Amino acid sequence: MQHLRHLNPAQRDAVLTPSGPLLILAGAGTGKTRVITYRMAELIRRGTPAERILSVTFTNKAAKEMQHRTAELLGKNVRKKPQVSTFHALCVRILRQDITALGYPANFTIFDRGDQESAARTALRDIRVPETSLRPGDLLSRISQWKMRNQLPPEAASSAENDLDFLGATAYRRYQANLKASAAVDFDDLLLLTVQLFDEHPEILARHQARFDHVQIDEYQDTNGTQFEIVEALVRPHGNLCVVGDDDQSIYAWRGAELRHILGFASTFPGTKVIRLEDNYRCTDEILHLANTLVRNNRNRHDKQLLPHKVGVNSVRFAAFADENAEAQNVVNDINYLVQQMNVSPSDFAILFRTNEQPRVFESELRRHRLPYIVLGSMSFFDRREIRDILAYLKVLVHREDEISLLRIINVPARGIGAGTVEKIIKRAVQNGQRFWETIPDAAAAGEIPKGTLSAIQRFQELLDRYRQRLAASPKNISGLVRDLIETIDYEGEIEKQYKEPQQQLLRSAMLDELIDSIKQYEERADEPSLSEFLEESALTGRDDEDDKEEKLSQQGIKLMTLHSAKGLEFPRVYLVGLEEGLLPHKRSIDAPVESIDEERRLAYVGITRARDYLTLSRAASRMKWGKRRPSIPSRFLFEMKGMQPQSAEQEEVIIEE
DNA sequence: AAGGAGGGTTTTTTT
DNA sequence: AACCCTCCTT
Repeated sequence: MQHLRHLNPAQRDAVLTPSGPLLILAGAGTGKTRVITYRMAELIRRGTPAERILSVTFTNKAAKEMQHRTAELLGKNVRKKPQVSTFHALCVRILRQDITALGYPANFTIFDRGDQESAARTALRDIRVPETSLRPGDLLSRISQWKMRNQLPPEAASSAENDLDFLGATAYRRYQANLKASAAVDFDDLLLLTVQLFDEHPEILARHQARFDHVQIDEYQDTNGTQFEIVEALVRPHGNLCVVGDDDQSIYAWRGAELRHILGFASTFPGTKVIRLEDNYRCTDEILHLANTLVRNNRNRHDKQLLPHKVGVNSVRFAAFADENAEAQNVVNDINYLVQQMNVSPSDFAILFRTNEQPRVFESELRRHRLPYIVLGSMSFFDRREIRDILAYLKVLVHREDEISLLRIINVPARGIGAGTVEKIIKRAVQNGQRFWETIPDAAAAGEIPKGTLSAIQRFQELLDRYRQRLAASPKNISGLVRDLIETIDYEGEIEKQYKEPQQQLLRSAMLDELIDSIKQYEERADEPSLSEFLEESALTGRDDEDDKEEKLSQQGIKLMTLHSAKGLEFPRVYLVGLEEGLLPHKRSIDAPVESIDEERRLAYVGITRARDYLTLSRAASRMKWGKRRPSIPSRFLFEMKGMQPQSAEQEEVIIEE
């Protein structure tokens, strides 16, 4: 019990409650990650085999960290690694085993966000809905909401309240059918299909229930309906479920997260023991006071009293600048001064923002000062057109049925298969209920395909076959295959055509090198490298965090990230920027129902409580938007925070004109 | 079919 | 400002 001595009584209580339903209500900075890690280690120490405990975290990064720290706590006592995974990774493992029971092939593809968008576009086109009446993005979010409520297309159609909903439900059906035909599942399907599997096949559920004696879930406030159902099903036999969360930090409602799961946990699971962690060891009293003042404006929450354990002097600053450039310059100057003159480590700093468009200015300022920085969680890498194109090739190689990816690359780089022909083939395929490739002979016979195009199609098919054979012959040499593929299709030539500026060209082909690098890293890391596993990994993690390299880098740089990706992290010095109406709270939430503002407020709360010692809240008086400069109004949250300390806030505010 | 010009649209957050 | 779509010319 030596290791528990620096826990407070509440924390120790949480760690030492081994069974039954347990709800740990843990405010920001109360060490909840530590508690849940210790708890897992303690369970193992008391004799539960590591592999019989399932810990679910919110991100892959958190999973890795927890696995690492548990192993550290246990020392050499345990051979098996503790099971830690995200919901999505957990579901992938379950589905790879058992999805055939639902009529999907076991080697299904996982569609990432970009694939989903193409699929949505295709579905709309198939049912002849113009994108002007329903955008693919809007369709996707509707579909996601339906799926998170476990509603299938027919139900969705019958519960539709207006024409647009009905249209959406029809498109949903088409989208789902297309995905299934492509042997593909999207992110929500991973969860939804697992729920369906458990519902329809009790014997399969029983098998998975039998694998675990204990289940723990971190960040429980962000659980959505399907995730809840999966957990509830898994712990049904024993009720050994421990959840940790903070209702004030729920920031994923738009992804289906529902506060009622954490607020109603004790009534859902009778006999729940509730433990509150209210000692904040992270923030100074000033920072914590500011956060509490702000979040108190929310109504639907557990009122809690977070106790500070640190005293700060002038640890909070407010600043306003003329525009976003001045904001970036001043923030970076400030950091630069502290790094250069006061010897503060760059890794002490984080710049937090609401939207992904904001960091650009900061990046260029940081580069100008030659300060090391890292942009976290920007999905920029796998989101780049080049990367997506090549990945689409790879997906087509592995999954012949994946027509979404096929259509993306069938004429990229241009090879004489024009849009007109492709459209004709698709139309025919949809009419006859055939697959794309099956339709081609018919379409050719009907004279729909010009001779030149037909031979181009044949050449393309031969290319794919050649690479498929090669993949079958040497499945482990993925990086070599990709390099040759890029060469064969002359993607470099495509880049030169597409981008006129040499700098752009260089940048874009560097992306290709990076892709090959990340594949090489995967090859080294994996026990049994395979292209399909690489694709699965890159879909699930978005980007491939090269473990050590990235970690080392992240130790010595200034971190830039969105408020969403800052969840669960902490930094000695935080700059929360862009506190303006329309940005934080975001315009879309201002236009939406009132509760959305509460979520934006929680987002601001999360941002504030990331700061250990110093916090700077800044805004710009004007901002470029859509190529035009527009005035920005200070965020309502600033007034809410200052409501408690107006005079000091006013005094500290400085407007710096350019 | 390809490439370029011009016009319209866009920015929430992510496993 | 950056991107995508459409239309036009080659």
